[in-house]
Amino acid sequence: MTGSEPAGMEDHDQPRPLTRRGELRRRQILAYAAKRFADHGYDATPVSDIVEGLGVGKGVFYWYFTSKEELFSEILISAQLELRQLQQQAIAGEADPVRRIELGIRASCAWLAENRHLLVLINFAAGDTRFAAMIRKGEDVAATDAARHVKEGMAQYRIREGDPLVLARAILGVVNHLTRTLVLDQDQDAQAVADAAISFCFHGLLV
Amino acid sequence: MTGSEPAGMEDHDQPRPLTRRGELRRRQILAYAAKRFADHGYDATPVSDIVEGLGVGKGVFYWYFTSKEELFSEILISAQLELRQLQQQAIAGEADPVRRIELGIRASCAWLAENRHLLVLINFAAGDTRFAAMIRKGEDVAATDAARHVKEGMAQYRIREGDPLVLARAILGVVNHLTRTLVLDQDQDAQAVADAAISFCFHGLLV
Amino acid sequence: MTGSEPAGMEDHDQPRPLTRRGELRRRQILAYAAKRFADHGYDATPVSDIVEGLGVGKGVFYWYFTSKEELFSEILISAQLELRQLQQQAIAGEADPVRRIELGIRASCAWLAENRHLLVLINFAAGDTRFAAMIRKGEDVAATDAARHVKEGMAQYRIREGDPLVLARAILGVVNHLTRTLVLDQDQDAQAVADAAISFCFHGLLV
Amino acid sequence: MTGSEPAGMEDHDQPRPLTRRGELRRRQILAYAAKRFADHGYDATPVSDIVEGLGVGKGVFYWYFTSKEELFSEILISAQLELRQLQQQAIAGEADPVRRIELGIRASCAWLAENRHLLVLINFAAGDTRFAAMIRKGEDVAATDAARHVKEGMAQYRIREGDPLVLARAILGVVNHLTRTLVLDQDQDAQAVADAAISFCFHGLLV
DNA sequence: AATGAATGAGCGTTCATTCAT
DNA sequence: GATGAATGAACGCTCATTCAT
Repeated sequence: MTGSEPAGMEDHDQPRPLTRRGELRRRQILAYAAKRFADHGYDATPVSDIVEGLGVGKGVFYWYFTSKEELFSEILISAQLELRQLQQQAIAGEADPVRRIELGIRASCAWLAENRHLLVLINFAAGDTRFAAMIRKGEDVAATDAARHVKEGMAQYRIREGDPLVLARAILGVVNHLTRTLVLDQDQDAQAVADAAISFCFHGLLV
Repeated sequence: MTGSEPAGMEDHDQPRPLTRRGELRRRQILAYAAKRFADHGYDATPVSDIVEGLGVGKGVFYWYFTSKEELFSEILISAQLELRQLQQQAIAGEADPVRRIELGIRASCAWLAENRHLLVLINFAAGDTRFAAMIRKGEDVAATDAARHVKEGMAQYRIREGDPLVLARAILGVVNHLTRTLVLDQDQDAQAVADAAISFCFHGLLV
Repeated sequence: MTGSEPAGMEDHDQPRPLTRRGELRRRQILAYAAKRFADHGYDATPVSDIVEGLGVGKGVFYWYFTSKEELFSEILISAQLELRQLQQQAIAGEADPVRRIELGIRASCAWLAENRHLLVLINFAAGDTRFAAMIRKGEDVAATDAARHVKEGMAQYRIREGDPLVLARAILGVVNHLTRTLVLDQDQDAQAVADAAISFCFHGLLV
Repeated sequence: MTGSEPAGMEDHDQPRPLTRRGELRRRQILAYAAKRFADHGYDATPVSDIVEGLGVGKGVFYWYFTSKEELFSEILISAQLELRQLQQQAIAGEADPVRRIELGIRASCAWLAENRHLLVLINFAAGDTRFAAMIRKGEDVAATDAARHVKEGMAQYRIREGDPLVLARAILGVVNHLTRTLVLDQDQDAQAVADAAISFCFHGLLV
């Protein structure tokens, strides 16, 4: 024993510390890969396409990410995080729970319309064996967030009785579906879609 | 559809005429593949797994299907067709448009709960570049179907004014999402989920 | 459930049943790969070299073997088995234990001289992290085989007292080393090497 | 060897002149790499593992060594050198050739038991296409060393007639094999193994 | 109709080595 | 002396599809 071996301990692969240049590269890869995945599909986008598109060698990719799957997971996680933060900003300081629901829906529609490629990826991931769990987790968080407002609304007798989590999920279903079909497929205006979603969620179909 | 010419002249993918035994084989493959695709994922299920699982040679597969993609498309199409037929049966003879909507939702929830593996496949296909178009088409049909009832309800002043197609899609969003999260992920009772979906779609959140 | 799914049970990957043609291919691959591994080294021989050398596609290799490592293991195991069977043939019917040791040594030297490429592979495997265990197991068997004769010789007061297993291993050490250095490296006659090994093992250095 | 010219004119791999600190670094790398190679295997140990284990950058490695292969060669050479020097110390001043053989065997067993990781590396190298020649060279030296004592013993009529080099190699075979199987694999006592080796080499099996 | 062997393009990943800073 | 980002050839392996039998 020389006494100069490293600090022992199993290496819990902490994210490699990066220089400023490295941090930029990393983000560049994340951004470019997200776009390509959205355009061509995750499986139909080889790592080689990504690095060639960026004009770098293949090793670069594996310097910053341990696998293609990890890269995609990071894209998904940061997308979900970003959306949630936007929602929280949107409702910050709003006391009325019903109004908070409305603002949350508006924020979601706006963000999804601005980040269509991420919407595509989330939709893909939700149906894929490898990534579904990650999306479910994000949806659970979103549902829990919304359920809080619903519960408050019930306490104020402004929202109909019912399981808050189920109602929250119904809202998410409306927003997701309308955004996907109307904004993504039919290119409709995000504002108008948000209006429709809010109207439906608040009053339902019946007169 | 013509169906059973003696021998195709131009081979414009007329389905190969099959003996009774052949027809059974074909359905057997469709059924087994659907289950495996749902359990392991479409891409993660090689053709070899399917034929080995059935105890037959690879040639069998390509005798009945021209490609793995075609097989999956057939599964999707027949699933969508089956669901639609069930819905039409469920509402057959019902004059009240609002009640037709309710019955349609109930039929959908029941069928999806009975055919979870197909629900899984539809969810996958909806997010996959190769199959999304096919799912969109099915959704458009379903939305158009539902929109008809909505429009009638409006004519009777029982359903709030609005774009019937948008409202129809909102309904689909609720049903899809609740079925996926509550029935598939949380194994809740299909009836209860249908009740929740109907209640939300009819009255919305607010008191 | 259709009732026609396969027999359930986890698949304990039994070796794929092969046709006569397949059996021939398999042996062809084993033989060719053994030679190439011996000539160029295991790691320095890509699977692509093997299949190109045989003039077949890459898939052929993976039709018959699940991995390059498995192929190599099979080569090692069958080599060890073959050597052991030859030894057993050589001593079959010989009552004298000392003579059995002699015949075993002669058989080993002869086989190793005839199968130099396998000797090379065994020597490689003995020092490689991935395969060492397999070689150790074979050596243990060989040592146990030889120890039986040693023990019998002791019972007849013809072999000096001592731990039979240790003595057996010493014999193996002499045979292996002399074969490797004299037969393999210096191309000496297998018979002469066997004579030297026997003389050393029986009488040692001292007068 | 020249050693410390101001600046090499033809760069015929004169070892780069190092500061005292540089010399330490170099040895640190050699020591750490030897351990890792022994634990994980030469090929399974990337240069990156070595430098990360030492907490330095990749450049450091290539400052001190021109390649991974060169590093490993140096480890092997210095190991062989060290063992030989120990043997020479052990027999220094001993007039009796038979006793010199005994002392050489004892020294070898002791050193190998103390430096198991180097024993592992030597065993690996002996079977690897890239390094076998280097090991052969070391074995030739060792055999020649030992053969000198054997020849002297013969001249004194204390060692049986025979080719001294062959007998020397037989001794090496016994020592190597017993050390590997008994000391390395079974963790037996080095002294006892040396005793067994000496007894076998001196008297053989027969009474 | 059916088998199972064969094809071969393509993918994710590794890693020795180089080099700008 | 030292860093860490970058290169790119090479590898093991997969699998949709074809085809001789």
